[in-house]
Amino acid sequence: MGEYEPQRIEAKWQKIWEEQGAFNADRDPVRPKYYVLEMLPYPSGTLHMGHMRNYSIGDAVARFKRMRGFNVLHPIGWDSFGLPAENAAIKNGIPPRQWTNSNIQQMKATCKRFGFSYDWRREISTCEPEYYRWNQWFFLKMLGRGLAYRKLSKVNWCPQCQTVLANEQVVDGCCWRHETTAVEVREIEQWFLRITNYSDELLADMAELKDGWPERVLVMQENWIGKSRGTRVRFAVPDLSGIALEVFTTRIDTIYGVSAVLLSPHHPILSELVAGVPGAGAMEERLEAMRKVNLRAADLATAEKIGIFTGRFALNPFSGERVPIWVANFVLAEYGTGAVMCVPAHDQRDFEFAQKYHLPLKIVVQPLSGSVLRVDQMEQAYTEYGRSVDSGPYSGMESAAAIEKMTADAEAKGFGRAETTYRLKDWGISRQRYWGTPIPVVYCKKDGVVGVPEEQLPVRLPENVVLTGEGRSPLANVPEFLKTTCPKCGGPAERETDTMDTFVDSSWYFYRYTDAHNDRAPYDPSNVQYWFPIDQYIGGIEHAILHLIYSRFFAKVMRDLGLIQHGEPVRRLFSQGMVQKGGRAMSKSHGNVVGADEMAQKYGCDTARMYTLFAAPPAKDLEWSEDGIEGCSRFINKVYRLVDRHAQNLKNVESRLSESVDLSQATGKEKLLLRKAHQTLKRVTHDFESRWHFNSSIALIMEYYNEVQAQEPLDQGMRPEVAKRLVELLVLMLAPISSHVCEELWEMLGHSGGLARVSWPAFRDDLAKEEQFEIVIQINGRVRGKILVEDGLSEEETKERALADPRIAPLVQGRTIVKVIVVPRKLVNIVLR
RNA sequence: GCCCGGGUGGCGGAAUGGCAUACGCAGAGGACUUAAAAUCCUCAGGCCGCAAGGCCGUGUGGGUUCAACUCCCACCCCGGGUACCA
Repeated sequence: MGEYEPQRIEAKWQKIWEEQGAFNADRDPVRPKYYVLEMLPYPSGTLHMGHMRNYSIGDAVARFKRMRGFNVLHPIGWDSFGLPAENAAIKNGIPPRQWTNSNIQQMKATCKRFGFSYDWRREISTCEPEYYRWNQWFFLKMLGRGLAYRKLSKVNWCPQCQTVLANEQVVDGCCWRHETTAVEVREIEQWFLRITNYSDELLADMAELKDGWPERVLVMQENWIGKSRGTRVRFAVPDLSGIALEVFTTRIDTIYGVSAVLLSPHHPILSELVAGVPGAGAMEERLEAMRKVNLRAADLATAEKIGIFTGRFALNPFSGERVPIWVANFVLAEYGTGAVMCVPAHDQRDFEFAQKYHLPLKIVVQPLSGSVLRVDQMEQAYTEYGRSVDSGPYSGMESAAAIEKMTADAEAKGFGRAETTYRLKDWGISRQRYWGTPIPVVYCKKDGVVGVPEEQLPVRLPENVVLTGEGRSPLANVPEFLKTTCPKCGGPAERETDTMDTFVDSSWYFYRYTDAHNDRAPYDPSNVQYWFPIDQYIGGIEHAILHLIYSRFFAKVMRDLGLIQHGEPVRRLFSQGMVQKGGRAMSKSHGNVVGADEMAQKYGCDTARMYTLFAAPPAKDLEWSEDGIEGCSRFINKVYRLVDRHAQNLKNVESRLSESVDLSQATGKEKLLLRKAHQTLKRVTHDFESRWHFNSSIALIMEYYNEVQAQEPLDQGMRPEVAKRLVELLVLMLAPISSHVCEELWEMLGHSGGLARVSWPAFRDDLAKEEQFEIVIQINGRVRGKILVEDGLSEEETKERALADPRIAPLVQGRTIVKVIVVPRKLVNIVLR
């Protein structure tokens, strides 16, 4: 009799897997491919249970799919450029590369300690020149196509990080990494990628993702792109010749209801507009105060509307009406034209604004049906489509038609035009940082901005750079990097000293896995052709916008470069819930990590992995607690002892697939357990295939075990080959989850060659079928009894037996049966009056 | 504000409109042991009752239905997202 020794077993099988190259995946013309991927980690130094949950889900799926006969690609790598390495260097004087690589070493050891079934030959690290040269290569391709460009632009500057932030890295006006540090605005020459060229396509192609991606991710991306069709209309300012205000509206049909023109407090024309107006000085002060207010997103929507009358008027180009020009705090400078028309009757914000400042309310759209709107009865704006009224020649038209006609007329008369606006902005990728991909460009006095020729790639990041964390890009202080010659004229030139946003690295890394060591191209397209798209991508919801929209953009650029044929890299996406500790996402920066190594040491990785799957459904957030992990540990122990108990007797027994069991010869005990086994198999298979409720799968397998346990001794009243198969089924169903111990148990049962070559057991309907059912008898919906009936009993007969039941009959006696509902195999409900 | 999740025992959680609380944790009792650990068995939503049994019970209030954790309406609370986008 042996003892379950997780540490010994886990080390043993990890070694065997490695020696066998058990998880190496190569192109295979026979088996169907399956590409399953977890988002690559940043090498912060510690893999915690949040990571482990992500990888445990992915690994269970990878192993299951292998057992289902797929050629599974399951790779891992390191997102190894980025700020923390540089900060560590500034703080402790350790070179970023050294810090990063030692972290990778540690985390890789932890990964191996958990036995994830990765093809380690394909490991990548984005900070290596072998990888980042292809970032530079892609950049140059985009430069050549005008998709990368430089512009002087306002940027978000975090005074803490001392660097530029992407729009996406600004959260509620503060830095995403320093939640209390307000972001400042600066103007610098920056490199941008023209993601907006793909706005429409990024939006349209979401239709392809509808079945495989979580709804909320698609909604978030849709909002992020923020497409809006409308009309740009010019309002002349009669007192100031040469000045006109342009507004953007999606409801040009309401323009006869305009009560004012509203400007953003940041509108560039403001100072010109208010110059010369009495009280301009005081007004400027109030405007400045309005500009300074910085609200959190949640408060924005409920914030009080504040306006300042400019003293100027504008002319409604349709009606000729003179309307006041106001500045309003709720008008956004960055969106549309920074100015809107105020239509109190048909926009809720305008309604509230008009009420406060007593601007007139004019109804110009009436509902197509229902009660007619009246000015003195309106309590909120009517924002639906309807029929135009009091709108000059457009009165009587339905809204959609009015919008079309009025836009066309505005265009014809030269004071407006149709316009589609987007919220999505081009992607600023310049970072004034050291630890990133150098942007492969030189500046020559004679030739200007020159891309580094492809054959000179990679532009290597110089080592041994002293990092201080001050101001500009550290690379500007490295003369041997900075000074170079112009590739065109050979004259003296300087290199670009900014590096790329690390989101560039992660925008295409999953293509590199298909051909990780190619030194002539980012990848061989034929490899991508074979492995793509990614069948299943698994990661945190926090990447719903940034990473996942940038990767989609990169795929489209690659397609336009002729490198790939598809436009969408990810077929199915799964967003697992966060692992939290103390109510916050587990992360090193929050200082609340539970180390994965510690768990493996304490319980073994099979237990730790099972527990991360058992503690909650994968999509749900999980507050980490060790309470309960003992249960998984105990369960694995029990399974081990069960197998151990019977291994001697069973290991030489010819393994009879349950698929070939002859039911007619089966004993009662055999039937009972085969039934339970196949009922479990059916549901567990379904969970793996589509539902991913691994917590329920594990519970079901536990139930199955309990049933087997209850039927001990298994060597009585049961043929050995059936007993063996029943135990095997238990092991096989657990194999994707707690793989090491299952390998060991499989071996103990007399098998060689490992589980990697074993197929997932086939489900057999006739074995799972119940012969008898317990029927619940209800009276008026309350349970009053139970009877056992054989399958196939007619409804009529079931009803008879229910009514005849000795517990039921007296209750029914003397009362009127209104009706009897019979649900086959489930219940009988007798409705009495 | 709006959008998306969610609210079930002491805890994590389970349940295609059909026995609410599976599975596990923690707990109580028992067996084994000199003892402890481990293991095994039993109990376990609340209230009333010696018991048989009854009543109540899935955030709150309504509704649909023979039957509602599940569907519909209104509301409360928690979490996440967010764009006052004209």
